Amino acid sequence: MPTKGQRTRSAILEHATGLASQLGLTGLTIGHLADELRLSKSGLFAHFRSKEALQIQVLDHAAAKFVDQVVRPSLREPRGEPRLRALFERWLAWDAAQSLPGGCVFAQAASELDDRAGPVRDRLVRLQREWIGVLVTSVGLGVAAGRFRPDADAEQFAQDLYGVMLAFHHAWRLLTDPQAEARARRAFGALLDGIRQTTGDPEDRP
Amino acid sequence: MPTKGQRTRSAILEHATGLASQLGLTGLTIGHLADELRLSKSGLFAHFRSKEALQIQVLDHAAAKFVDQVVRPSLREPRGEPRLRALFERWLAWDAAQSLPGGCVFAQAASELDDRAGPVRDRLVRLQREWIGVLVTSVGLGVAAGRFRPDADAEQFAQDLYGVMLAFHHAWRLLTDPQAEARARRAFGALLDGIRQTTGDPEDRP
DNA sequence: ACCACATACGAACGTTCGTGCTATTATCGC
DNA sequence: GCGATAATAGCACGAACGTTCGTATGTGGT
Repeated sequence: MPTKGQRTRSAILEHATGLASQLGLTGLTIGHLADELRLSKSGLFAHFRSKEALQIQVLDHAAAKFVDQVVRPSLREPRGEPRLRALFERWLAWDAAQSLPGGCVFAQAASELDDRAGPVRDRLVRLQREWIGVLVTSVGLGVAAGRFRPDADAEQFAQDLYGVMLAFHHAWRLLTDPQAEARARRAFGALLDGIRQTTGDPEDRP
Repeated sequence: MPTKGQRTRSAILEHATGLASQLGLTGLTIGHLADELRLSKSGLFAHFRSKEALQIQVLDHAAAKFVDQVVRPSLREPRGEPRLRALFERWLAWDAAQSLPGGCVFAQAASELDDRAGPVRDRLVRLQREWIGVLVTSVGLGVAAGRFRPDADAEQFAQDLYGVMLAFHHAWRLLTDPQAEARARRAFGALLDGIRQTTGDPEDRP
């Protein structure tokens, strides 16, 4: 059984992650966080010893959730298209999760931190590189399994796919375009078409 | 000749736009802005009568620059592919402009404001809708001119193209991937291939 | 049941935030 | 050049920021 301090700390990080998805890691404020959790500012602060440490731990907490909800389940799918599709669909669900009222916390943090050097940015960069790496590897394994074209460019696919995700995030959350999700799925399909192995048989599964 | 107040106000907005591209419209602070421009906080403040008004005027100022540097010159290109290519290339240059040290200020503001209701967000949404509208119209005119496929989905293309831009912004500014720009160009080419009119003659202009 | 220690609180620190006043200086039409 | 008006500075405010400190209360192993 975890000790009491560990429990409250988890609760803090969980709530902080949701708040950061809306307000960003800078807009995330210790006083505000303490109020919502009915803790004193100093009591909460004692768990982390600086705001920077809190921000980094929020990123790590979100990354652990992301692996649980998106990466790990998808890696149980067979290599090739099913796995890529799982990664994509689970990312969409992640971006719409109720525990992240502001959507993907990494997308929020990315544009917030891309110009602010420091340990928080460094951590985010590492996590984002790992995520892109998952996409690249997943394409590469599909190629190796003969399900994607041998000349498929995995890094190109990864950047393109992330673009589809970011465009959806933008069109949906800012512009509230009701068709954003349908378009994202079509774009994903078009991306897949570009790397799919073109065998002789004309069957294509919808 | 513009009055003195108008001149300093322009200077303020110009500098504020660059600052907002790095720190966001919230991170943009009146005191910081005044220090850099060697103005007093209250003297600067008097030009706008609230921070919210300043933020909105920063958005408008940036939009005017965007139209000057990206939209208007591109609309002088012939309809179809040249115009779309101009819009894309000029957006890339806009995102890398030295006057915007943090990159496209709208990309920054978008993820910052997508969860904060209010007049600033409303203004940003309007501007972004106009920009997407330019893309949609440009595709539509290409279709009408017979240079793009009649069944081309302009809204789909617009969302996809904006995804390419956002993915570039992300991969370049946060991950500092040196190949981000080359990949963005390849992705743009692939997008164009999807709507290009497939005439009988096999000539394709590079 | 006790005691060492982890956990939380309340108050205060110095800064910075946005926003009002009032006074002084600069501009510009006549 | 004068005089009305615009433009800027100076100062102060209440609130919120991250952070520190001393102190109280609770937990958990023995």
